[in-house]
Amino acid sequence: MVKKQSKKEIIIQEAAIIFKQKGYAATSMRELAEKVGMEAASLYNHIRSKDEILEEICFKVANQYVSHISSIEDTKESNIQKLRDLIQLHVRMIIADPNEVSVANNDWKNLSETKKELYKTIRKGYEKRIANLIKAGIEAGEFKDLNVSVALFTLLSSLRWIELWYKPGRDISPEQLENDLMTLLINGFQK
Amino acid sequence: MVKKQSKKEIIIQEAAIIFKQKGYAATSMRELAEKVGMEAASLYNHIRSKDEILEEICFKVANQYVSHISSIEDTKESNIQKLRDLIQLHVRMIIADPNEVSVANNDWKNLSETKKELYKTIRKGYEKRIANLIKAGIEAGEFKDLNVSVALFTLLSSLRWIELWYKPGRDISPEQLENDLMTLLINGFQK
DNA sequence: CCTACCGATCGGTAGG
DNA sequence: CCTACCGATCGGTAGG
Repeated sequence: MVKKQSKKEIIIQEAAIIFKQKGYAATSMRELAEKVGMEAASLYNHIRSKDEILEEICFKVANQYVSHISSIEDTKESNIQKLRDLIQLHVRMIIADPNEVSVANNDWKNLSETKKELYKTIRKGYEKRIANLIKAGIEAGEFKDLNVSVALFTLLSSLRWIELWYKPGRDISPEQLENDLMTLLINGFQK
Repeated sequence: MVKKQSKKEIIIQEAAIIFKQKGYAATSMRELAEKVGMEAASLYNHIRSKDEILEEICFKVANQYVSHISSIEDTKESNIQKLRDLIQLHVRMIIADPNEVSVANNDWKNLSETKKELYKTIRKGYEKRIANLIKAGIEAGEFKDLNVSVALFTLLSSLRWIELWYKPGRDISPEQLENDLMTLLINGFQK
């Protein structure tokens, strides 16, 4: 049962597609309006500004990542298993919403100054929690003795091609994708 | 001995810094002119267009990557060692030119239609050569039996945070950085 | 949701 | 390298 989308949701969804293709700054409201099937001026009956669309996308994605990491932290699993869960989380978030994840990752720079600071704060908080997971794994002797920043950013960065590459038609299933990613990354981390 | 830069080179260098910060589309020629210390109209005595700046940056970077990979392919080393050399190549290219590498990776979408196609062709050719290296490693029994696309893009993607993070003041040297990266990635690949 | 329209800013040119 | 300026396009508003 598909929930009926509001016009605002449709506008944001279409915007995410175009922003991903050409970037936020290079996309005009007239182009977006055409995709949605109305005049540019009419968009403003549903959204307040171009800015607002970007904000909704970026903070929706950021909040989703943050909200899921708590459940990983709270388990009593090994740090290796937590790392597996984290990789799975990222893969599934990207496959569920590739356009919005892509826009958040690439176009957050175009947020207004205050929103940009907020976004960076949220992201740093998220990174900090993963850094702690990595530290715990190193201290427990589960992970190799790596520089934490290098391990952290290599991990997060290594998952970012998926949002640009994966589509349902690929000759690899999400499960296979997760499996190969875990093989590559877990073996890099594990002592 | 530092070679004296032409005004055009200075303009492109400054442009790379601003494009990296705010993106190509969100940067105005007036802003660039101010950084360079002249009026916007005067820029056009040195460059033909805003487009041209982006083209110079993107193709300079692309050609550098391509020109270096031949020397890796031509050695008689193991595929593992070739992979190490490739990681080193990327790290050194990024440290040598973080702004331009970053712009090429993030703003190539803003190239004109024909230049964008050319850029994509060059990049695909580069990726194909690395894919062949990975295939050879798998067939030789040096690498794990991974999906080649997943291995390829995970490798390339995992190196892309460096251009955003690394600066001379970091508490980690380029050598340490290369070392930890190789530990992480080689152990992921190696059988 | 549309027509009509605004002020601001954009990349770029002419002419010196 | 600057002054003066152009046409085009931008995000957005008024009023219905």
